[in-house]
Amino acid sequence: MQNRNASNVDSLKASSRAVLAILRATRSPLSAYEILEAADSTKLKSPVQVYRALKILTNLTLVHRIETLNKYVACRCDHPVDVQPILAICDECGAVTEFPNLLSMHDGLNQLLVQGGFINRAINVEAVGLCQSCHGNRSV
Amino acid sequence: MQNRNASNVDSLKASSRAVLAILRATRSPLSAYEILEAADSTKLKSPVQVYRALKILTNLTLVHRIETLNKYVACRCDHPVDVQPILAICDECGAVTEFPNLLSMHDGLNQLLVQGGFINRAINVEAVGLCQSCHGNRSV
DNA sequence: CCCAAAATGTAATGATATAACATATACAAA
DNA sequence: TTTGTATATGTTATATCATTACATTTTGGG
Repeated sequence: MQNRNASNVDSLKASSRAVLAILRATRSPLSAYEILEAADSTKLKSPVQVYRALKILTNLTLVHRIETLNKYVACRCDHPVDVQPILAICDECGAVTEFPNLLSMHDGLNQLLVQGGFINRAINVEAVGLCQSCHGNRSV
Repeated sequence: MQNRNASNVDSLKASSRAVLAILRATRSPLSAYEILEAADSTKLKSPVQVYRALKILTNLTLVHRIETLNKYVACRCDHPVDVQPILAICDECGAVTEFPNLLSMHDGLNQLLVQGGFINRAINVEAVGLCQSCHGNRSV
């Protein structure tokens, strides 16, 4: 089972490293165009460069695409590349929390699909609601 | 717990009924613009009308939005409006299968999120892979 | 060195979705 | 009935997200 490690990052091209650095600097998901705006213009000059870098980074699961927002976040948890985490998106602050500890959940979903005759290749799970700190602040 | 029934459909506006009819006529998800093309041009004339109808229909869960495709399908299963089905999208034929029988799965996901301090409002689960008929055809 | 393949740069375009504002309709209060 | 207000609908323009097409550069084998 493949895993991400420092050498993955070291071997990245400059454009991918630039995109990853920008995403790692924030807890909120960014659109490709927001990444482009945030970038040093000598490194990233056009949308297609950003999208190419995002493709490389998402394949390595160093970055996750948030399908419900059409935005991207740096991965902050440690998980094998073939098990996508659950992404929990806060309605209030926009922060994304990853829930990687779900082999059993993953297996359960997979089993359900198999029972229905569906051969699963990948599962995307996204939740929206209130993150711990936003929920905490409300009840104070 | 609210549920969908015929009266929901009867009370729809003409534009929503038109969009729903188009989606019900196909097993594959359609984009808003594909719906517009398929429509009688006396009923639907611009993207915004389609998007307004889709908003009404998705709120009633008579239609599901496929986040990973930015497309829409008519709901073909019976479920309460507050429990979204798992959507399984076939890589080969594009058909979407709904898996509604997952209160336990839903509860499990919810519990996992709660344990992490996240108060969940909605969960979107989408799987990609091979549907029963496409998988069956391959092994023949 | 030379060639082919892969990567990168650049411009244009395609695809998805919403904003802004005008017009129309419904319906209650005066 | 008229007026006011809220809601719905129509229309145009524009914002937002992503890819295509193609030129140029870089890389690495022979």
